[in-house]
Amino acid sequence: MANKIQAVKGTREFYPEQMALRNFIYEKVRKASQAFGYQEWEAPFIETIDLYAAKSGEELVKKQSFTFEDRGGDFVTLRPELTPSLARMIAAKQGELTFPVRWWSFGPFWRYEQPQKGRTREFFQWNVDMLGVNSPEADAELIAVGAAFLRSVGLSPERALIYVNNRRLMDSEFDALGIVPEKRLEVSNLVDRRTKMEPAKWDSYAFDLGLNQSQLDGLKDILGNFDLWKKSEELTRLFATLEALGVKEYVKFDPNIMRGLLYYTGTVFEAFDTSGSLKRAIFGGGRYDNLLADVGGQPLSGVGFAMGDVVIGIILQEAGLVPEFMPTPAPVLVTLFDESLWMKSFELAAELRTAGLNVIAYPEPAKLQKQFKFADKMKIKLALVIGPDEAEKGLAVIKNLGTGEQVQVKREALVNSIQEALKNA
RNA sequence: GAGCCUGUAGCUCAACGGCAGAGCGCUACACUGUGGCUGUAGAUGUUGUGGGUUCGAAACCCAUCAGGCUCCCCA
Repeated sequence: MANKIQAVKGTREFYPEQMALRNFIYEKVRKASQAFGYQEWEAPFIETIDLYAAKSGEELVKKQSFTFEDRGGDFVTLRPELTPSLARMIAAKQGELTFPVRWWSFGPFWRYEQPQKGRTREFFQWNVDMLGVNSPEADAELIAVGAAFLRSVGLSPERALIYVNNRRLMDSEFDALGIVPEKRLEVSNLVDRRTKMEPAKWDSYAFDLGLNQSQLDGLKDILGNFDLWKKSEELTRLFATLEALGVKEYVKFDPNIMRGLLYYTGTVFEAFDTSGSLKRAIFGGGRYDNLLADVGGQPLSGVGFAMGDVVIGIILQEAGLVPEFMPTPAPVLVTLFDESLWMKSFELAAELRTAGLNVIAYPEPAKLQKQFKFADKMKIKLALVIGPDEAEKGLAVIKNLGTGEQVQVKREALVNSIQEALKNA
């Protein structure tokens, strides 16, 4: 172990079992996206640092992203998020795209952070966005895509919920408390931190920000008022739409949801596991109105969300919702009796593959016992044996490894027999 | 960027200053044309890495790497 070169800190190694989980998530994400007509797309994995510096602030980019100088002396970064790339690509073809644009993507991202449970430096992220429609009904569609995903992986509303709030509603509530617009960001951070801090500390933090006692009391009233959404036309329409879309049971109004991002302007939402060990968000998103203008496009409103693969992967495993891992995609093993019948077995395997079956041929002579043990570990359903007897008579043995039964069949009938046996296996 | 915890066989862990162990897994045999179950036997190792203290270190100290928890951050 001493001289082994280790994987880079925070990177992911996908052994087949983990790869199966990643692909499972990918499949569900693809289905949820496509059910609503979203198109799959992808952006570069490497971008110039300027793309992020413009929006996120240089400090953040330098501290929390993988940034390096390329051979030409340009500073590039492994993408820490997708939205700026999306904004640029949309802006570049703004004149020729058919709006509303509905796009989804699932790819790798990197952030230079301290790895913890649910957080790695390399991760995959599902992004879903709709651009060109600015309405609570469109916001509801995005939430419905997320809810469709949760439902499809077996996370019921008892286990996972999407909490919704609205920035404009909160801003007007802040205004009513006499909190000036310049303080909104700080107060948002304060709200964000409420569940993480002790009440007394939170209070003194609020005073540090310059809030007075009546403003603090008012803020607490707001944050405890789960009927506040009724004052917002946007949220009223949003919830009506969620009901029509059949996902209302997954969504709850929560005035404590703010999201750190500067660019959200209206609806914001975050999904959480309500009973697992992780307190991290499953996915989160919202409406952004100014993103395209920031990269030189015409003003265009959008709504979207993102989900990392790490947190949802842990939740699915803890909830026992990951399908049983199949070690091999081949349900059939052609055993190899001895050296003299080696090529006979390989010919048979090739024949079965031509018929469309996934087949493993044991690669070298070995005791049948060993070959069957291998088949068992790989959870192979059928083992085929061609020994001297079968070879001579033009037969093959099919053994069903689930039931232990085995039959001799003619070579001509083999493909059909296997297909029959696989239906029941 | 800060604090705390952890690192021993392939895996999960024990030994906590005095011979490095167990369970599972692995290999062989029972069963030379057949897996799972059972029984018997066997092999595991630079105790993460580098240094120090000590007659003696897996254990104590320092450094370092990796993982976890918390703070920070969370685009």
